[in-house]
Amino acid sequence: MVSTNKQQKPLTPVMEDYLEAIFDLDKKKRVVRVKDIAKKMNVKMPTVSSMLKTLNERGMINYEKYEYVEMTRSGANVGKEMRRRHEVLNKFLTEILKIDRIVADEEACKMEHALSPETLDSLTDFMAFIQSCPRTGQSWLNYFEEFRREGCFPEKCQARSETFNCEIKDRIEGNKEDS
Amino acid sequence: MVSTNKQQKPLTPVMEDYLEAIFDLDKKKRVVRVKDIAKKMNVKMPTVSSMLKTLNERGMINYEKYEYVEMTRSGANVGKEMRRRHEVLNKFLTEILKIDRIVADEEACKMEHALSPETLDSLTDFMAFIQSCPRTGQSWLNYFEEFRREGCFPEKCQARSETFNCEIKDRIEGNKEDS
DNA sequence: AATCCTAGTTTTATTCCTCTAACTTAATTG
DNA sequence: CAATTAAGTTAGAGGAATAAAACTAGGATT
Repeated sequence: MVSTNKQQKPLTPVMEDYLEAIFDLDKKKRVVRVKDIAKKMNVKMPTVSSMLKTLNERGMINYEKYEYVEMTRSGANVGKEMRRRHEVLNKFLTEILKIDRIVADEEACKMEHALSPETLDSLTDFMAFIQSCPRTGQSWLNYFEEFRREGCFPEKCQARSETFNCEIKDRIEGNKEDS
Repeated sequence: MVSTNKQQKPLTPVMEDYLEAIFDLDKKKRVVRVKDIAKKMNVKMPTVSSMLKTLNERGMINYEKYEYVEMTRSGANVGKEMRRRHEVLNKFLTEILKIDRIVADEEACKMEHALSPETLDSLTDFMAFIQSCPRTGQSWLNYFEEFRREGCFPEKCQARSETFNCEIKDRIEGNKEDS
């Protein structure tokens, strides 16, 4: 056992969220205060107080009461990793799926805890591939948007193909049942 | 107030998981028993007992103790919706990102609670588009796999383009830092 | 210095989900 | 049918995350 952390227990998703928040505030502000964390996390100050105690015990931060919050090496690593996941998901949701910015942010925040590094890497590569592959790129994404709006393939795209039409989309939609 | 449910409070993610599990068991087996739910959810029987009490109060199931579990209309709707989300995510993770089946299932299970119907629809459409657009389809997905394995564009694909090469991928990879 | 305000803490309580231990009901089987 | 086993319940407790209320520390302001 040469490990730094006192606890072998995994961090909870909520703890990960706090570390991400603290990491963000650390980048942006000179000092990180309880009040700022409370605001960012949408909780009251006592909640932050007790969480800081927990994160302190877990070796994620160095915190003496009434002082400013400082992240340890491993705490910062967690925060940074969550940030990275958040950003990848956000990019996918907004740039590929064209989800509204606000909604995308909320969903990224919840999904980031579920994602394995493996999946994250794959998703990153996938986006790179879409954006750089000669077959796809931005024009293809634009066609996708049109496809969604119109409910079937755009004319230009359809003209290229002898075999595809709206049937496919219809077949998929047919699987959904109305409530 | 003409609504069926006694509670206005939203269901918790855990409740949604139970409803999905019960929904699945209902499809597969003749009757749904506490023991089966416990096994599927990876919890002990008393946990199931108390959750069934809760779901009963919320009008999601009809449950008399020692009897079999029956879903109400709205409980079944929730279960089915969770199932649908699970399947869409699973399909995306396995068929597009080529994530291992077991891992994909775990991640889908956690992500399904975070997904809005809006995002789900968009993702569904996106997969339909990939699979049916003449530019992409299966051959493009195969190129993506090769792209991941090789770390750059496959020969055949590269030949088509004068402008793209491994630079793009390299640039993206360069953003990651090693731990 | 006495007062006041703001940030932070402590204490206490609640909700949700889980478990163990002890008990009860239902089913099986000699 | 009586005994045994399996399935289910109740009671009690604990951890995680939250908040309201009451208290405290420390600067700012007259």
